[in-house]
Parts: sequence; C-alpha cells; structure tokens
Amino acid sequence: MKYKYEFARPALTVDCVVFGFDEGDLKLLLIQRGLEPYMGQWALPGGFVRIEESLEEAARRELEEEAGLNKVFLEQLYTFGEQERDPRERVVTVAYYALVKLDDHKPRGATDAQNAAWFSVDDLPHLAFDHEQIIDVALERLKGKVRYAPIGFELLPKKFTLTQLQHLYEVVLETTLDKRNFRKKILAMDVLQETDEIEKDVAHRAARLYRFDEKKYRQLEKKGVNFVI
Amino acid sequence: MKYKYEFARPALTVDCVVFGFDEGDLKLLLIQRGLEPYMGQWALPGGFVRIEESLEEAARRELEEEAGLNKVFLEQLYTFGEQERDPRERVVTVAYYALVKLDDHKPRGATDAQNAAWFSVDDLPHLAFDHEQIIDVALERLKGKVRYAPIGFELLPKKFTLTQLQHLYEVVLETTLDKRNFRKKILAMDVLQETDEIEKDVAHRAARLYRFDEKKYRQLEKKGVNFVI
DNA sequence: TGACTTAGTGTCATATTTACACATAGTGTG
DNA sequence: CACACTATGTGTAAATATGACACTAAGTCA
Repeated sequence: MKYKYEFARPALTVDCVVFGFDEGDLKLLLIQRGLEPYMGQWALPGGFVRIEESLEEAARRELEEEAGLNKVFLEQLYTFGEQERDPRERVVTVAYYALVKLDDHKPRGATDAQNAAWFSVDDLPHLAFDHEQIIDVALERLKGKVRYAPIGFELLPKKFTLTQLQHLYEVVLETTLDKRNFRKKILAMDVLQETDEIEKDVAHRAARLYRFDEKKYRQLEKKGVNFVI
Repeated sequence: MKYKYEFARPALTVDCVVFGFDEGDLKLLLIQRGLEPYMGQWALPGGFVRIEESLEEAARRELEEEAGLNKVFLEQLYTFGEQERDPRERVVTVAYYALVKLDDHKPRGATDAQNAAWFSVDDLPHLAFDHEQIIDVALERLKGKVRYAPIGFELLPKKFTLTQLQHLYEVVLETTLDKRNFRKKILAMDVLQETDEIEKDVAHRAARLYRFDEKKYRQLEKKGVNFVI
C-alpha cells in the first residue's frame, strides 16, 4: 500500500466496445474474465489506467494486451461513474469504442490465456458490471455517427463491394435501404474509388470492389461538403 | 494521508462549461481561481469528485457551490486525461456542459468569495489548465447538438420571440439564417406554443412571445418525428 | 443449357430547401 | 402630429433532394 492520499480516490479504468462486421452481422469482441469479480463471465476488454499513461493510451494498451489489436479506429465514448457499478469499490471507467476490420482480426482460439470471442450484437451473453449499459450507449453512438462521418469503412476490408457497404449501414442503422438510391447517393458523394478488381469465390456474378478514398474525403470536407447517408 | 492504495491513482475532477445567451451573444460562466495553481486566473467551475457522489452529482454540486446554479440542463461532454494537464499531479477531469437561462442567473457581483463572471465566447480571457481546449470541445458539441435536439430553448427565457430563437441558432451555428425560412421551419415542427403576450420595452413593434412545448415535443419524438434546424 | 443468384442501372413523383421583398406595427423625435 | 426609424410578419416559385419502383446482365452450378 505505497500510495497515500489525503482524500479517497475512485479507481480509474478504461473499457472498450470493439465493433466488427462480418457476413452481414455486427459483432462485439468480448473477453471472458479470469479474475474475480464476475470470474468466468464475459465482459468488455479493459483495465486500470496506469498513472503514467493517458486514457487513450490505456485503452490501446488494453486492446493490445487482451485482444491483440492495434492501430484500430478508437474514440472516447462516455465516462461511467455510478457508485455501484463495481461491487468491490468505487470505480470510474472511461469507455471507448473501437472499429476493426474483422478479417484482419479473426476470432482468436479459446487457447488464449484469456478467452476472447466475437459475438453478434443481437446475441450477446450476460455481461459483467454495467457493460450491457455501456454497449447500449456505444450502439447509439455508432448509429448516430455512422450517418454523418465516414467511419463505416473502418469496419469493412480495404476493398469492399457496394452491397457490403449497404448491408453495413442497414445493420447499424437497423433499417433497410433501397439499392439503387443507396448507390446513387454514395457514388455521388465521390469518396469511393473504383478498383479494377471484383469479388472472388462467389457463386454468382462477382461485384466490383471499391475502396474509400480518404484523401478525397479530406478535400471535400475542407470545402464544407459533408458526408450523409 | 488516510487513504492508501496498492497502485497510484490519478485525482478525479469535474469541470463545467456553462453556456448562457444574452443580447445576441453566447456567453460562458468563468470563475476566478482563489487557490494555486493558476491563482487569480479564470477557469471553468469545477472541483474534485467525492468518493460517495456520482460524476453528475459532483458536477451539480460544483455548479451550486461555485456559481449558485441549480436545476440546469447538464450533460457529460468528454473526459480529459492527458499527463500534463495539471502541473501538480495527474488529474483526470470529466467535463460537463450546462445550458442556463441567463436572465435567471444574472452576472454575480465581484463581491462573491469567488469571483464569477460571464464572458462572451469570442472574448475570453486566458484560462487555467487545458480549459480553453475543453471549451473548444464544448462549442463543437453544442454546435453539433443544437441542430438535432431541442436544447437551444434551455438558453432562452421561458417565453421568447422567434427572432431571439433565430439569433441563438445563428450565434451557435456561426451562420446566418433566412427569417422567413427559419420561421416556416420551426413553426412547422409544431413544438412552439404561441402565447398571448408580446415583448415589452422595445423601441419598435413588439414581437409575439412563444414558449417551447415540451409535452408536444415528447409526443412527436415518440412518433419518430425529429427536430432538425 | 437452363436454373439460380446477385450485380447493376434510370425515371418520375413528391418533398424539402432555398432565394427573395414589401406592407405593417409600434416608438421616438422635431 | 407627422415623419423617420426599427423590427415584425408574411408567400411564392425555382432548384434540389429524396423515395418508390422493375428489369436486364453476368456469372455459377448442376
């Protein structure tokens, strides 16, 4: 007990809501807890903030340590500080959400020191702490943000078909979109680069692959043109 | 030094960006610091989170203690946790923003134990800590939020003219709006209640006063109708 | 070769947004 | 008391954006 303070201090943690997208399904990366409390239960990856690291550094470190993820899209979500959110003591957690290209990070085997697995957002296990509530907030944020910022691309492979992109928006926004209107709109925004490649290994006509043209997007953004689905 | 922990813990504070609106000007409530560090400099109202209170409770307590404000619109903004943001030691702050009806809370005299004053957002003094950065984030948030949620009304008196409302939007969004189009749009949303009163003490034709009809807004919201300027 | 699956494409009706100007009401002044 | 001043309050038309809708084309597989 080396650290002494005049006033009681809450513990400070970070937790990460990691989104992936695969086969038309929005997924979350969860970790099976190896320690009490809630040992054996699924939870968001996260852990204590060290005194010498920033909050985002802590979140990135935990993602690396617990899930082998690095260089992902990461943004602060919300800070949860209710009294009873941790049964041990007062713990305040700064939640982040991450978007990862799922095929770069295939489900890790159950052989990991900590068990990590992807779950479909509409088939989640019961979670530790207030992590279900954190996920609800993250889903709302994702829904709100994806329409006005080109972050959906963070969930798709570098090259993707327009149909994949449309399905992503449909799943996140919990709606259906008209194919022709969707294509018209997204192509009119002029932020997609057509590649000369097409899908592989599909049992039907292969679709053209596109990539998100970030450079062009930055230029358009400067001009005040904005991205809206 | 009664509180002892195995690992070092950052101190945890809350800071509040308090917005007001007056005479066509967006204002911020600042406090002149009575203690080191940055003694005498202007800063956001805020302080340490007590171990037995939630984050929002802490923010509301500080608003009451330092500015005599209660029952204001308050929402979490962002959590700032960079190493060097406090010269004393590691301090993580959860920032909130508040919207207050300025005429309910007239500028307090310089006689307060702590000096509190309203400043126009485009004429701010140099601030303590990273508070200028926090304000930048708050302004962006306000700008983003005011268009899609009926929070602008929190900054106006209960009864207001359409011109006041328009000016508020113009100042927050840093743009100009067409009078006829603005009125058409806001009235078409059907969330304003016309009163039978008109402005007083103006040296020109007095404008009709309206009030925001929160009940009606909730109903429309349920139906999926949304508020967009 | 024929069945199957998904890709890819255009038009028209409707709704929304934008641009734009003048008569009216009330105050203050000479 | 009339005239200047200031801000209120109002409608229309053009341009743009959105939403509905169905068929041919390309490729796989049996």
